[in-house]
Amino acid sequence: MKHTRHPEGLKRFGEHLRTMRKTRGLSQEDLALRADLELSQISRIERGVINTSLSQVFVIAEALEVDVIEMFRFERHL
Amino acid sequence: MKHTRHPEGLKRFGEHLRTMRKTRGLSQEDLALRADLELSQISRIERGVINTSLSQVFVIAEALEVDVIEMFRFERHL
DNA sequence: ATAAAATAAGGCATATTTGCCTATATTAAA
DNA sequence: TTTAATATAGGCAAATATGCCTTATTTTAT
Repeated sequence: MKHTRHPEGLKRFGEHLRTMRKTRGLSQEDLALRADLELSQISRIERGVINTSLSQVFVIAEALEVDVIEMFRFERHL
Repeated sequence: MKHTRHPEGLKRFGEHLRTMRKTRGLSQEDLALRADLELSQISRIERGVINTSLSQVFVIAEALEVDVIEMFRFERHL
């Protein structure tokens, strides 16, 4: 927990991801397959228990067929 | 290089970060101090040689005083 | 051209993530 | 309630990131 500085941000990111995934009617497994990631990793990210990498954010965005920027629409922005 | 899937994305992210930093007249060291990160890490990120974490993206956004979403404005979006 | 500032580069120990696997628990459907 | 589907959890080895340090290289200013 030395390199992880934003547990809240990670949590909110995960919740947002879950919302986007469900909106598209995908299971964690579906998403994992599309993004070529582990099912367990999707679970970890959605729960905010892991501080994942930009790389995985990119592939997940692709799998959801959205621009990366959409992955951060949960933050306050104007 | 097994977990890094998007060298181009990382590269573009880094270039964008560099632009944002310079726009604010900050040196890598300035940013490093503000974000409480290593100078070498800022350099690695800007050059796109590293697949950094969401956590660091968050603290860098704070250091630049922008919403996280601004960190991804380099991607095609509508 | 020279000096100073800024950035890149590289090594190394430690921390963390990731994939892979298995098992448990929760949720949804029949 | 039972079954199937979905999600959570935990362990482990290997891959990777990170901080910390020192040394080049490049850029900027004088």
